[in-house]
Amino acid sequence: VDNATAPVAVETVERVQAAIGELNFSPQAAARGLATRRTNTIGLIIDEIGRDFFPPMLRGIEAAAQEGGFGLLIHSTGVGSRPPTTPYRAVGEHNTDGLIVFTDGLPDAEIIRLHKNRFPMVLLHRTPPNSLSIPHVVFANKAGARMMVDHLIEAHGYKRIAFLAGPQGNEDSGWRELGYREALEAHRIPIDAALIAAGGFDEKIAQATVGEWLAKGMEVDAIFAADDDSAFGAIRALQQSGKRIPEDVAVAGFDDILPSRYLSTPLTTVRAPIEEAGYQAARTLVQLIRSRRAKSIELLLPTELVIRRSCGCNA
Amino acid sequence: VDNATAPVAVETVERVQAAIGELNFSPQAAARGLATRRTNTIGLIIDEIGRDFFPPMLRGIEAAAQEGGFGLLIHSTGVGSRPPTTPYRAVGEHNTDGLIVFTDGLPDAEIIRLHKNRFPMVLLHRTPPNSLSIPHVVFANKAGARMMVDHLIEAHGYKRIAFLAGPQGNEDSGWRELGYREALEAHRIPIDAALIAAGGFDEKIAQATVGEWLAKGMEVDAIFAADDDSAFGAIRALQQSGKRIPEDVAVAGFDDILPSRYLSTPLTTVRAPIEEAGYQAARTLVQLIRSRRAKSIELLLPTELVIRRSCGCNA
DNA sequence: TTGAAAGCGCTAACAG
DNA sequence: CTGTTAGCGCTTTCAA
Repeated sequence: VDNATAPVAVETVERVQAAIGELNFSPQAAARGLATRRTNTIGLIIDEIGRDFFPPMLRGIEAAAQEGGFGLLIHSTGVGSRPPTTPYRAVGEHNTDGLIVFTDGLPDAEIIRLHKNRFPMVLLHRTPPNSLSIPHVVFANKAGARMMVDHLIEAHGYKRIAFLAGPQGNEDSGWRELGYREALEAHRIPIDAALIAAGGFDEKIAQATVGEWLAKGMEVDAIFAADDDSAFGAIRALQQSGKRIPEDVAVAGFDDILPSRYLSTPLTTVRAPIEEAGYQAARTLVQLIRSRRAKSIELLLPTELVIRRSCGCNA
Repeated sequence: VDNATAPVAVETVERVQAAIGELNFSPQAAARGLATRRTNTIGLIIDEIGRDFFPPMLRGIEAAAQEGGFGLLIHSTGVGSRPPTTPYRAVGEHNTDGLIVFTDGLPDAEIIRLHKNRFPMVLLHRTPPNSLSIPHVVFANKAGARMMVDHLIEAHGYKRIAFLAGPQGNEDSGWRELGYREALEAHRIPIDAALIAAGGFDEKIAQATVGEWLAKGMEVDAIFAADDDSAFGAIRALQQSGKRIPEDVAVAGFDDILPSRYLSTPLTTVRAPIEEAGYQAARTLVQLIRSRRAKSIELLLPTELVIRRSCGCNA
């Protein structure tokens, strides 16, 4: 970060540098911010700090922010937060030069308001409300789910495939469910509503759901969970009922978080480039702040099938 | 965040609030910061964004920051960062009202410099250099390790107990090793230097180390890893050599991160209150910023033995 | 090319 | 108790 407005005598530069070192000087961000109307900080708004998903995402964001010379201000609006003092306003407009909004970290109305004010913003793992042209980065969720369910059907001949959905209204989960449905339809397998239930992107919730299925004797060939965490829950419920994986019931997930490969029966899943998504989001935001315009509105990052043992393959 | 310098007519308040809503006004942090010389932001400096340890820690820090009305600026100095442009200066003095320094996120010299400038700072999981009186929060590492090794010896009769140390110079690891040594001495078991090696707080490193031990036929009753991640590595290496846990070799860890209880052989470990430590650090920092003085310099958080199966107990 | 001066938007200290 | 003013530390503009 160099001012370098004009050429200066070398000697002058040296004297100034020496003085800086001696006096232990560093410019005051507030004053600079007031004068330039830029804070050199980007904000990340997230609903909740997750366990396995969050660290790689943050790594990616941090890397791009640092590369761009920006600081990173984090604000989590999660349950248990303080009263409704419009908390995100603090991290919004006048505190940062732009915002990364993770999934449902911000209400639609607030996103719309910020966009109307032309405030730089990139959405991560969600699309803009009202089809506004706000840059966003998302996974190829539908394609990934489609590949997975195709595999379950074609390679293993499973017919009764259950789907453990994510939280209500979650977009990632919605697309994954659509891929699941399309795969079944493409193979002329009727969709059984009883085979679709809530997994909540959460191990405990998924475990409870699958536990109920088992209790009422539901027959399933395979369970496709909307994310790896809920796949873990499914596995746990299955094991508690003495079912073997994949011999009795196959299981597949989505995300490929780190623990997945280390399960006693390694999890077949769809790999999502979590860190890359964070990196691209922050990179896009930095460009947006600098040039006031984004190269592209939607960044759709590819997903990849990761075949391990839990689906019935030996690999 | 209310100005409330003086009582005002209710009607006036309402009109102002209405105007704020309509004009979509929010105060500009930079100007306020310049005038008040406070940023209402605290900084977290961390060397690397870890996988299982980081999220709970951040949750705790965020909670306390929000409670105190502070924003949170995160800066990770990790490998792969940009050139040495004294990067932390940016997150330091003039950008934040105070800093939480996680382990080795900042060089000693920089900590000393900041402390000389009377800059509010709390150290997390390290003690101050030169015994400066900088508030810090740490785990009861030595006590926890001592309890664990005592258990290994007294409950199971293990004699040849190996220790997988953390990274060079890491304080947590140092204390844990001391607890290990004291437990052996207390039971008159000679310390064998060959039984102490690097685990690096890292699964891969630990796996390699234990792999070498096994390759050269070293005999061990139990392995006490300085953290759970390295315990996982030990387990992996043991399994690859066909050793059973705990029948052939017992394993114990430290931290009790989430995956530990879910291993096929659940891990016996020492529980460290990770989130609580983050919370207390941020809380202390907020108090320090507000009152310019801390209630206490050292916050030593208790650790607790968590007995599961990997040590040889049935629990 | 360099130096002086104005002003960013807010708060604090003041006078009315 | 209310309204006015000076000034926080930088950048930018303009004059010398």
